[in-house]
Amino acid sequence: MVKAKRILKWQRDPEGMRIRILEAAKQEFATHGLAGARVDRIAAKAGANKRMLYYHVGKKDDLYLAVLEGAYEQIRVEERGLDLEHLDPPEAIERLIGFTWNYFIRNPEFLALLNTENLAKARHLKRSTKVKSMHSPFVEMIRTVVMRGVANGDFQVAVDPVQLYISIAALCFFYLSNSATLSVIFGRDLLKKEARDERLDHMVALVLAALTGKSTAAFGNSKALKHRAAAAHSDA
Amino acid sequence: MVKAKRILKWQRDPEGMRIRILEAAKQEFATHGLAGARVDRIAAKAGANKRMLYYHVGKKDDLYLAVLEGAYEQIRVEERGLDLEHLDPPEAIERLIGFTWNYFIRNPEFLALLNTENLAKARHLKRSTKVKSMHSPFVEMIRTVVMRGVANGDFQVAVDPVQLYISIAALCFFYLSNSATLSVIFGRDLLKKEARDERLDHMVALVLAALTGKSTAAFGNSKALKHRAAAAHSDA
DNA sequence: ACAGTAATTATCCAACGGGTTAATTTGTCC
DNA sequence: GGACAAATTAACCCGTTGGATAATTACTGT
Repeated sequence: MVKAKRILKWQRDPEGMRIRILEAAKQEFATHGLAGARVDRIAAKAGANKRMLYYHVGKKDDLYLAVLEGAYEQIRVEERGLDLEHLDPPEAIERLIGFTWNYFIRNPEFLALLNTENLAKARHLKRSTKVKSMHSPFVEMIRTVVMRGVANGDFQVAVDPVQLYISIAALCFFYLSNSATLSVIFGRDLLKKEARDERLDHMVALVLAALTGKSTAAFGNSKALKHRAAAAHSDA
Repeated sequence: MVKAKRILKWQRDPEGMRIRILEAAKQEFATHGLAGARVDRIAAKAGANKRMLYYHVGKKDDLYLAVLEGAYEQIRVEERGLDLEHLDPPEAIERLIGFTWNYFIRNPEFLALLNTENLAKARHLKRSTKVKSMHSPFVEMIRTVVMRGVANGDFQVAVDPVQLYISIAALCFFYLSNSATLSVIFGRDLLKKEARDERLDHMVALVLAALTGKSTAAFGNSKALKHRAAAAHSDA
């Protein structure tokens, strides 16, 4: 598939162009939503003529769906890279939360795209066989982790993996997706480093406390709590 | 303020008109977002001439801000109606979650409006002294409930009330706001009664397990769990 | 009854925005 | 070196949309 037949000067580069268009479109849709996105702006950002969008991808809606599918594709790929099998159940859960958290922080457009798609009542997603076939490996990962945890006594009870998956996503997603309004309401910047670290501590502590029945220090000593080892939370 | 000076036939009713406009605008903005909303559609839905919007409220942006402020106002009012003082701490938390959950279910436009505002990076909210002055009573409520719980031994640790507030909102908000995409991903309707009841059970169990250190039945017996007393969850 | 004001309607318009048509350029293959 | 297709550009089209102007109607106090 390596199209570098001749690495020489090529004014023309279809695949490169397509990628630039989709990247520009992703930014545009993430920033302005579907209705707020401007086709001309996407073209400009991609350094392309407007006609190119229609030539390489399709109309605005097709463009949007392509972006959405790409976004799901990307997270699924990264999710698959996370192996929790060899970790202690509590560590596995912590890692799972850490990954989700950091992925959302690294890919804010993903959050925006999901919100946009939900505003559209998943109209496009429903038509996408592609996305529907991309199952998240997390649900199965969680199931085995929870079962192991229950078996070895780390966890008190067997939670429904789907519910837990949604809950972990929820804790991360909402905080980041709504950080703008929440920051105004609480009168402080929820995105600054310390606030983010504190949030991650809280989420991990909350979920682990629920699973193990044992509260960790971070969960309790709120407010006057230490962010010491917080830096250790990076994803795979 | 009762403007019913003469209850007789009035073709004209400014305040009623304003209310109809704001209600129509709320639906429109919630359904289509800020950019997707159409001024003409709002007028039509309100049974008004388009000019009336500008006369009674202002331009599109003003209209949107007015709707947003109204939405915050409404939830704050209902929040204040919830008194948790006389309840056992665990019951108080359960009630808090139940209220949040049911409020979001009863007011789906609120979720959509918040998402829209966050897409706009809270641009409008920042300019609204009105909303900034409307503090949620929940943070203080949670603080005292948690302190009581710790004091009487119900709770193991003192969580940061702000974090807990955000977490509870997150668990409810994300599930409902993203139900469209999640339903597609999981291939089942997350909004049907049984699914909603199961979700509420899970959220209550998760948070209470974390706070008390004792897992409840509902948290453990996932999937094959009973929705028996689920009907009891109605808000204040 | 009438003047004055508040509320409402009818109509218009310029800018915008998605999408298209048709011409032009660039590379490829013989 | 020219034919053919792929890629790119320039220019245009036309329905939509937020907003404005100005005329009209209903209510109020006198």
